[in-house]
Amino acid sequence: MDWQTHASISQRTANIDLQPPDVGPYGEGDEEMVQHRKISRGRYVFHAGDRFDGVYAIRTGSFLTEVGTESGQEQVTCFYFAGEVFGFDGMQDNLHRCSVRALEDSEIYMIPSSRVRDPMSQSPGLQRQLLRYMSEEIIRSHRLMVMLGSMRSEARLATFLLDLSRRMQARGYSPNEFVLRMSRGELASHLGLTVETVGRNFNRLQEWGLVDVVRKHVRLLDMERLSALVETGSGSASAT
Amino acid sequence: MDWQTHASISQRTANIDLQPPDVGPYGEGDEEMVQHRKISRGRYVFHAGDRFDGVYAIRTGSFLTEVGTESGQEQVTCFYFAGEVFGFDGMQDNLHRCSVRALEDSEIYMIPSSRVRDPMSQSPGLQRQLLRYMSEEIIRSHRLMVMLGSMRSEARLATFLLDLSRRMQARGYSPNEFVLRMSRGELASHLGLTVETVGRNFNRLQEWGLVDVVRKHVRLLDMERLSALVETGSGSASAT
DNA sequence: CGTTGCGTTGAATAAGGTCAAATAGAGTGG
DNA sequence: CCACTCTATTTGACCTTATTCAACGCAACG
Repeated sequence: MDWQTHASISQRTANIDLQPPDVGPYGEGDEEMVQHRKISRGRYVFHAGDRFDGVYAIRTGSFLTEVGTESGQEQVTCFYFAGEVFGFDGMQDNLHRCSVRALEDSEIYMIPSSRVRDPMSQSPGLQRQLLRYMSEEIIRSHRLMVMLGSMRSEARLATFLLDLSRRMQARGYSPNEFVLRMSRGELASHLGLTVETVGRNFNRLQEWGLVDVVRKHVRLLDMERLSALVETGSGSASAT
Repeated sequence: MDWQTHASISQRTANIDLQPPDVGPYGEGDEEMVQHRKISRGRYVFHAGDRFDGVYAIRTGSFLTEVGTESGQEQVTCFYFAGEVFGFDGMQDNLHRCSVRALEDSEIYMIPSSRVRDPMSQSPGLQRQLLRYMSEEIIRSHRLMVMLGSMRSEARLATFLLDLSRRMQARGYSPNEFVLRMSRGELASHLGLTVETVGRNFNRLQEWGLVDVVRKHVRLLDMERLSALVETGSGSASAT
C-alpha cells in the first residue's frame, strides 16, 4: 500500500470544494494523521468483506461502489466524485459490505476509523461534516429508490443526468456539458436497466432534442423539459 | 404536541432490544432529556419539509417513510420496527426530506439534535450507536437498490420477506411466522411494484409451497428455497 | 490488418402494468 | 345478529415496456 502522511491538506485541487460552504472535511486543527493515496483506474480502494479502516474523501477523480448480488454478478449502487466522501457502510460492524473501484486515476484521503468514531479525538468540524455526508448519502439513496421503483427508463436516465448535472455544478463545472466517467454497462447496472435500454433511451432523449450525446460526452440541451419528463413521465409532449 | 420528559428509559418493553448486544441507544449517563411520545396509527412523526429536531428511536410499534415523487404520489422507501432508529435524513441541512407515518399505535423517543450533533454533550455510547444505525441504514438501502434494480418480482418479494424475518428474529420474535403491519399498497410501493403484482406473487410463492399467506398473516415454510429464489432467480425448479 | 472491447440496432419474447370487475372484510347502524 | 357501506384485495383480459438474443459497427491497439 502506497500510503503517505501529509501535514496539511491545503493543497487540494482548485475548483473542487465541498458542497456546503463550510469548514471542509477535516476540521481546522489537527490534520497531522490524514493519509493520502493514489488509486489508478480500475483498482479497488476496498472490497466487500475487507476490514473497515476509515472513510475516504476524494481529492481528484471518481469512483463507483458495487454490491454483490450473491448470484455472482455485481451491481453498481453509487457513483462518487471529487469532494465527496465514501466508505460509511463499514461502520456498522467494522466490515465493508460493498466494493469501491476507481473510474479513472484518482487521489483520496483516508480519515482513520479512530478519528471517525471517537468523539474526543476529533474536531467538532469533522464530526459535523461526517454526519452531514452520511445524511446526504441516506437522502440520495432514498431518491434512488424512488427512481428505481416507480420511474420508467427514460425518466431514470433523465433523473441520473440531472443529478449528475447538479453535482457537477456543485463542483464548479458546467452543469450543461460533461463527460461520463462510467461505461454504458456500469450506468445500466446503476439504473437497473440493460445496456441496450440505456442506449435506446439516449437516442430517444436526443431525438426529442433534450440532450446531445456523443459516446461519453453529454450536453444537456433542455433542462426544463428534462425535469418535466422526470416529474410527469410524459414523453415528447411539450410540457411547458 | 404531547411530549413528556422521562428521567429513565429503563422501562422499555421486554423482548425488544437493540440488535448489537451493546449499550443501548442512549448511552448510560445522562438520560434526563430524552423525550417520549405516543403516535397513533396513521399519524405522522414529521413531514417532508419539517425542521429537523432530532432522531427517533422506536420503543413499540412500526413506521414507514415516504418520499414525494414531485408528481404528487408518495413512494414508500423504508419500514422501521421497534428498536430501530429513524430520522437521519434531516441532518444534512436541518430539514427532513421524507415523511414518517405510524403503521400502528406506537411509542417513540426523541434524541434531540443538540445531543446528536455536539460531540461534547453526548456519551461515547450514544455517539457510536448513532453512527452504527446510520451505517446500517446505508447498507440496507444499498441492498434495496440491488433488489429494485436487478431482481424480478418474486425475488423482490422473497427478499423482503427474508429481510423481515431476519429483523423479527433480531427482535426476539419467530422468524417463520409474523404479521405484516403494512397494507398491500404500501408494500407494493416499497417494492416498486403494483398491488396486483404483489398479490399474484404471494399466490405464486404459496403455490410453490414456500410461504403460507392469509391476508396479513405470513408463515415462511421453506427459507431454504426462498433464499435460493433470491440468489438464482429461478422459479419452481428445485434448487437444493 | 485482425482482434478485442464497447456500443448500437433489430426482432421476438416475457414480465409487469393497466383497466375493469368481482370478492372479501371491517366497520356501522338497525 | 343482520343488512349495508366502504375500502382493501383479488382476479382476469389485454397492452405496454423492457429484456433477451443475435448480429453488426466502430474505435483503439497489437
